[in-house]
Amino acid sequence: MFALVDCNNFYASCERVFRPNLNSKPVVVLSNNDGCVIARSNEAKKFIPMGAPAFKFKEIFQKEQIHVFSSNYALYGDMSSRVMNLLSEFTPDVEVYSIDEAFLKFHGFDLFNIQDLGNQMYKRISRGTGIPISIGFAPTKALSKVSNRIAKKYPEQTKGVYVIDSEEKRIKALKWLKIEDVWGIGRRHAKRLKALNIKSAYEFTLLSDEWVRKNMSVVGLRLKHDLEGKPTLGMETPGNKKMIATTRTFEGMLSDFDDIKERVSSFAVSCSEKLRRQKSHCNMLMVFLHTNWYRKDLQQYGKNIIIQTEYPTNSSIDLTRYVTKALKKIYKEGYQYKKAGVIVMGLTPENQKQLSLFNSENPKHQPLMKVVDKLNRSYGNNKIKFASQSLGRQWKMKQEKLSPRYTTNLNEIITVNV
DNA sequence: TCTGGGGTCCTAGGGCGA
DNA sequence: TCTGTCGCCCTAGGACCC
Repeated sequence: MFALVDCNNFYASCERVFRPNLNSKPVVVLSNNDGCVIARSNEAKKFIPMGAPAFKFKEIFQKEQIHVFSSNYALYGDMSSRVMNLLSEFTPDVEVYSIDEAFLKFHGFDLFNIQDLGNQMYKRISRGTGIPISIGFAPTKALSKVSNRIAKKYPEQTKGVYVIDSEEKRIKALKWLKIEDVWGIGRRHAKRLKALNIKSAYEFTLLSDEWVRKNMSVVGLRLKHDLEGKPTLGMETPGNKKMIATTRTFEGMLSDFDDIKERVSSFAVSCSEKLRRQKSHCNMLMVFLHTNWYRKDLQQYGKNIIIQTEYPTNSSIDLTRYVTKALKKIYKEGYQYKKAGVIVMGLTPENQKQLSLFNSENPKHQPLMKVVDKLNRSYGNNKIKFASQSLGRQWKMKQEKLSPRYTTNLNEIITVNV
């Protein structure tokens, strides 16, 4: 048996845990730079579509008295790990699928009452964190996604827990689920399938294996089998990342080379820190920048470039040097740039380093990086900067509605007046 | 004024050596 | 030396996820 546990409207729920006066009130959380809406409480869903650009909905926020928050990843990350820790009390097989979701595998639980188990999990998370969750049990991962959807859609009847444990329930659930809502079927495939009059998940499972294999690749076929109740998708153990990216939309627009260079250098430093954290090197990096695609009235330009490093590295000094070189090649004067990013690729473990015949890393870099990381850990991020990042200026994200880091910073801990 | 950020997997097709 | 074929590797692009 698999279970999919999903936190309801996760970011909005995290904000509400520490502001109980907002329970049953509409709440939304915005993306970086307060750009668009990335989470909505149930009450907000009827007013605000997912991904809505915040500036276009300002009036509706006011009119409907919607409580708006900037995203507070320190808080959400911490709340997420609390939820995951509590879930691991129920089974050792936990696959953290995303910040707000986890697959659990219950092997050897045949004699347990799964419904009771689900109810216990629901209570445990609710008491331990205050986050509302939905739990779907089923014999395969894809079906547990379906089951979870039912639990979420009908909270009154299911009390947040639903179990698919018979052929009858499986078919009923698949007939209920619209094809575009099936996990693993995105917009493109949904459109193609609907054109063939396939409207539900059940109708999808009636297609022939050959057709699905040919038109949706082995990925689609695996999904079909999983929905048929044949376990095909297994639990996955997280390995190291295969690429690491730091990309940002600028608050305004930038046109000066040095300004952009400062930003991109910071992205490189951030990527190199992430590399060191997972003990990897990269041997390739991509830098991109582009203008604001939404501003049809302005001249558009965008380009990316991939650079091979001379030797595998995770040194902030090396990577800033490379991105500066790369940026010089793609930067063109006279444009208003809106977004840029650095992506490092070709990742290998630190201890399996391929040496270069002619070039090698400056032996002072590694110990220096260790010290920098240590200082930044002790005194807060970005206390130690590299010259290319500019010492005087502080690039700040727009975060006008940021809540306190209640659970990760002592100075911002919640106060209770009695 | 103002529209997020970060990932994974798979396939087709070309280059290339055996 | 030329040509065909096979299999491996790489890359770009498509599709998906949160």
